Amino acid sequence: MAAHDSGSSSGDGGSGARGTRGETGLPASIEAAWGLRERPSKGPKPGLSLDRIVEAAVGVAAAEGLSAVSMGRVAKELGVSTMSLYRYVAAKDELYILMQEAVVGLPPAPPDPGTGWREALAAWAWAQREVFHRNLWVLRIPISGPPATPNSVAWWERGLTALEETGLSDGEKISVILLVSGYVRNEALLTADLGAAIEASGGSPEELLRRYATTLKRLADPARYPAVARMLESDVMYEADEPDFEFGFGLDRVLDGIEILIRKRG
Amino acid sequence: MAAHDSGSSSGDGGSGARGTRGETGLPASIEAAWGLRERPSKGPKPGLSLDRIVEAAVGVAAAEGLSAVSMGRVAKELGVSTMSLYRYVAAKDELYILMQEAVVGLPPAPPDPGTGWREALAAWAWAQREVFHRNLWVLRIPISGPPATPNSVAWWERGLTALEETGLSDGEKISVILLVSGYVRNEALLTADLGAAIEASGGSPEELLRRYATTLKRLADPARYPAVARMLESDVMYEADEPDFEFGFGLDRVLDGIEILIRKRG
DNA sequence: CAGTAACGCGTATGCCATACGCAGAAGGAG
DNA sequence: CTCCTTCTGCGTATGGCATACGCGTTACTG
Repeated sequence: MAAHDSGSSSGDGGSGARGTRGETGLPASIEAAWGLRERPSKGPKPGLSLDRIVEAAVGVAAAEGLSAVSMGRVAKELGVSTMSLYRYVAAKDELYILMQEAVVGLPPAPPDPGTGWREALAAWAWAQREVFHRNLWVLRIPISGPPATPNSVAWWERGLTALEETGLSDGEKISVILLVSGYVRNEALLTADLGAAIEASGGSPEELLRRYATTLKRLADPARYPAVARMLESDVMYEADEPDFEFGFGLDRVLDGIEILIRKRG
Repeated sequence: MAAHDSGSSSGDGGSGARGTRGETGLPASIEAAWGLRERPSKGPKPGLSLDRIVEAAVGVAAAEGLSAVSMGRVAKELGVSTMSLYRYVAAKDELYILMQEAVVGLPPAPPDPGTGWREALAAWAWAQREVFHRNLWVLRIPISGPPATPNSVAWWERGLTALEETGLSDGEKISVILLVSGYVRNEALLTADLGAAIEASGGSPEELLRRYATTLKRLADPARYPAVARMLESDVMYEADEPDFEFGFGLDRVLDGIEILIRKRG
């Protein structure tokens, strides 16, 4: 149900955050994130603001997870009615995008000019990871399309800049950025899921791991699953790795692969 | 809210698919997937079956997406009442897991004995990708924990087997498997999101891409985002790559990185 | 000072998952 | 053969959700 550019003739007819205004094709609230959208200065002074709404929503998500973020809950947090939020946001998805934008923020300062691509890209990946780990709920937001908010674009910018001197083609640069940020996102998602499972089980990480292993040992016939069975016998399943180490390990593999490509091009 | 092993003393007290029975700690419906759970042979003959329910749910998901899968919808598909499903499944999440298990199926036949790790791992990745691309809705299922169903374990088995001769440690093998399957999943998720955006916009992929590029060009100040701006000027943004090519490109990078590690160990 | 546009919000609709308990079916125990 | 236990399908109810619609009100613009 895409919002038509109706321009209803009489009366109010609907919420204020509707309509795409033709300029960018983006929802009004997203345009606001880009700094467009001058204040209408016609009706009563708004008692709320997009920023306050987003801040409240982020607070709820940080405290109780994304699933606790409902329009009613956010409104309650602000001491207003549910429907008043729709004067600022056309749909919940928009709120999600703005929450993401708020929490992602600007990327860290660019590296010193002489820094090599690998170091720069690694720093970029670690910074992204840190954002995700600080706000695991962000990973639960369904991705609706390519990034179209200022901070997201800034992160892209930083990633592309890191690859400036590599001699890769434009398409390859995009692919590499996609590969690395995909890796970061996936690792963060995995730890988020694991954390949720731990919290749901109520025990310690080691306890959960042990329980999982014993369950699987009972179910999985070693004849049918020999490699898995051998893995279950080994110690690996009973000591949770340092998560930072795991991340660095995978990242090194990915960067190694990229390095081979870059050397081929250079 | 983990299901306690209550064993309520009198009467019925609740749905039939409840309780963990102490054996595995898994929900009853998942145990059924492992072939446990003999028929009770006491009450009336079940008019339904887990398989039929899962089949119906998969049908709905395939036709209208995962979001169309509700207990009521699946029940309607089967001509039964909503609540009767809860005699077979304790919660919707279980149904999700069973849907995933059904659709993932068994991995393809193992490669010929002499096959190298790289070829085997690549085939494994491509096969996984094919499953995802045939059932994009699977990617919308929230991951609740490590895989504990027969087919999922079978895929793990196949992946670990591919790394048998590599000299990697057990922990490294797990990391590598995680890395590759994460890559596959991420790529599939990206194409699923892109596809959803295209469908939502109603236009062609090229049209969407062009619209996105022009929007961003209008919003992103080239002074602040020079690399992005340059990218938007180039042709890359206006020709959608062959998706298979994109996938292969990233996979090659990942496998290259893994190859370096394996050579170091060998 | 009238008109108009934006404001906050009450109400209503139509989804959703699922708790609870009833009535009837079918096998096992006596 | 009968009764009792257990399991079946399902009607009903609860509490949540996003959001459409329109009312009364506010505050600026002509």
